[in-house]
Amino acid sequence: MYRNLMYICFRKEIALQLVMIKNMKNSQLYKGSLNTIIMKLLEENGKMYGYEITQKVKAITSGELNITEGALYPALHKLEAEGILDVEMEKVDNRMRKYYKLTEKGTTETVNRLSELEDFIRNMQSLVNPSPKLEF
Amino acid sequence: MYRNLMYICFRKEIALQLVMIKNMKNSQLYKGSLNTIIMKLLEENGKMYGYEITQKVKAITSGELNITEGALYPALHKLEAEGILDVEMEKVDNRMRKYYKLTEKGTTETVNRLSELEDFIRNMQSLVNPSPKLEF
DNA sequence: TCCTATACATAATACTATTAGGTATTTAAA
DNA sequence: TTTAAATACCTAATAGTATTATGTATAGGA
Repeated sequence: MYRNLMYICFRKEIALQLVMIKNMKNSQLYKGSLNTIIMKLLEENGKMYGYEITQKVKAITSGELNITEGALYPALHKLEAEGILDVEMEKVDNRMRKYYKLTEKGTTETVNRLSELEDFIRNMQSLVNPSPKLEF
Repeated sequence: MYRNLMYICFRKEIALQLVMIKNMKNSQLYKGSLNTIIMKLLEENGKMYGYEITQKVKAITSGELNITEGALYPALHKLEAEGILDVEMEKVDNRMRKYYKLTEKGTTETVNRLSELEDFIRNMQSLVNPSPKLEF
């Protein structure tokens, strides 16, 4: 019964597509949180390069959140233009890397963003879980 | 010293504007969560009308989240077009109200959305708070 | 050899939300 | 009593972000 489906699924292209669908399922909710994620990771790790950020996020969220490059790079450029990030080029293994780190302004701004994120999460939990069960 | 500022602030228009600024601070993060919020509120309250939803959200979030009408009404119309919501007109005090409620499909879909929201919140907390303090 | 992974980037498109209007009734305040 | 605010719906122009689909280029494994 499911042989044909199994066979089809094992074909690389379709398997990859299934992985994409799985990972993309809740992308809508992540809209607007990219900058906060980038800034928090940089606050924690000092300096990071773009590709590293995508991999780190994927690892932390067990593959559930995949930052697309089309979103990441423009976001990094914009944060740099706003004076939130500083950039520093480095050549590793003949490949170019652009390391980003928080400026002083960026560090201050990160504190604000994180407190906003806490408010956001608290509010969303209030909306979704209106009568929290108290546990003793 | 602050007399002039106080005077200015007590002028209605500017006072209102200051409230707006306070409430708008973290709007970026809420992008993408509107549909989930609407669906959850309807799941909980059976049926609601648009204006009621904005007031309910404002109340639950202590005024921190104000759903704009330009976002709410198009969202409701779209959910209706997708078969997630049913609509029912009612005239109260000579004013028209459009009550929305979840369809069967909408109820099923709400379960999915809420589990996606839980994943989202969990992932965001992992990103922001990488080493959670265990409390016993 | 060819595909995957690494590492950057951008252009076209889609989607969502904000801003800023509009209509109309009821109620509270000045 | 006139005015403003609250209630209740709506949409169009604009802004902003993300997805999708490309492109370039090097390194390494099947």
